[in-house]
Amino acid sequence: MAQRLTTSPRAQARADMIERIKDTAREHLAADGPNLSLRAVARDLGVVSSAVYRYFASRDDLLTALILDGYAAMGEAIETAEGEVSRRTDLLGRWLAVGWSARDWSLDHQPEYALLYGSPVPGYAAPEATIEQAQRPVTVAMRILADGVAAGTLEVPADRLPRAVRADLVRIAGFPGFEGVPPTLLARAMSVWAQLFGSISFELFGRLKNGVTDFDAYFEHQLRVMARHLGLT
Amino acid sequence: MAQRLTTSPRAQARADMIERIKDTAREHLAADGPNLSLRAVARDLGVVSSAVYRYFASRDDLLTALILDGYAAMGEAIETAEGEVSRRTDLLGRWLAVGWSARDWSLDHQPEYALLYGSPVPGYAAPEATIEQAQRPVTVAMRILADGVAAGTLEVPADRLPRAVRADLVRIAGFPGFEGVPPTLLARAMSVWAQLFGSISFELFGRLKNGVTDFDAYFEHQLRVMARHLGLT
DNA sequence: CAATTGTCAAGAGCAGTGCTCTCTGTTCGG
DNA sequence: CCGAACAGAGAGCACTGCTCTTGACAATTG
Repeated sequence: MAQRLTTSPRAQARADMIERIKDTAREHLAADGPNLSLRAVARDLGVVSSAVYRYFASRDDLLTALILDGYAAMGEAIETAEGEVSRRTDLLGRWLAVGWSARDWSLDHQPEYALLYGSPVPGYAAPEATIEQAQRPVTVAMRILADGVAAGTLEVPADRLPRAVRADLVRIAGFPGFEGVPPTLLARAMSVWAQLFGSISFELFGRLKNGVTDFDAYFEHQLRVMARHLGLT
Repeated sequence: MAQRLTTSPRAQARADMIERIKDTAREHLAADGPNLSLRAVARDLGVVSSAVYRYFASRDDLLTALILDGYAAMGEAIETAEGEVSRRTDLLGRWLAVGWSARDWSLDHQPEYALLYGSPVPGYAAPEATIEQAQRPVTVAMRILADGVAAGTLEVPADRLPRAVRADLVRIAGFPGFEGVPPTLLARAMSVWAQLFGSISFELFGRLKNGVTDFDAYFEHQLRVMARHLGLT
């Protein structure tokens, strides 16, 4: 039993190989886009294609692993950036840290971003685990709002919400990590979140290319507009 | 010379074939996602694969044609819906028509939406013509704002814009169809546009699935939030 | 009207894909 | 130390986009 827990040499070798496969897969993702070729990955590793199937049951399985890693990496990047804001009462600063780190990570990992937030792969049905991990980034933002509400420094908007919308929001507010965010504020948060990733997608997918030139300034401005909509000063 | 202009039987047959190819390609797009197979399309048409190359130089060319058609179709759907609002001074009504028709079209043409607004195809570089057509839907929204400004019924926001952002916006405001929209309002419009398509993408790509249940009510609410941000009453 | 020219589809073939199956070595663990 | 678990190789299937050559047909011209 103890041996099972301490990684045996074989298990270690296996874990290493899995990591190597994922790494080269990420490289190919960056080079050739989402049309990831298992054979090409195997070739790069000096291994025949069928060998890869010892580690991943299918190409989709490999993609799922990359997606999970992606959400984790992005989530961690955002959590770290947000955690480095020393004045925890500086809600605006914390929000800006979230926004910028989300965009920075996306720009630095464009193919992975496309995998996470782009069009879903055709036959591919996202496993339960992925949609769980997907909430990790947004949770950071929710904590900022909850902190503000708890401290009384963040005004809860008095928006009128239609019945059906309110019912959904009340349920969503019960998700782990979303506690302490009242429905009206949550509604605004979800709007802002759509706007944040809409903006990132527009920029990454080239939809602003023949308009905006100073992307950083434009994004900063957008972030501040969102902040004002959330009531962050 | 006259014969050249009136479609000769051959040119007619050719145009028909092109249309048939695009139609079946759209069907396959709907069934199997963006992994469009030229061979499968040819099979459906009872034709060998190489024959398709008489009409489209490559698979990418066929995709480009579908993308162009997609923007045109979506643009037309939005223009029609917006045009059917009889009280032209009802800016909010016109905006709601734009938003709803954009979402309706997207829901009814999910694979095409993914092609237009999802992650870009890897090796595929969007030709100039596509990014031109891509502005057709947004132009409709701009006209609403310009009409409001011209009539004096829409207040121009007095937002403070950073220098670099303002410079970009002034240039963008000069695009054909964007005339009469002052920079501060344009900034808000672009935010809202990102939010609109962020919301549609979130819904279509399943990112709201384990939260929202009444998608229509949620979207309507979002649209009204956006409208308020634009100053539409 | 006949000949030529342009167009079309077919078929073979190339290089690549995901994936399965069988076979041979190697290495670990009781 | 030996049986079992494991890793990789290789062949093969059905598929993909794309190219090139060949033969048939129709349209336009002399």
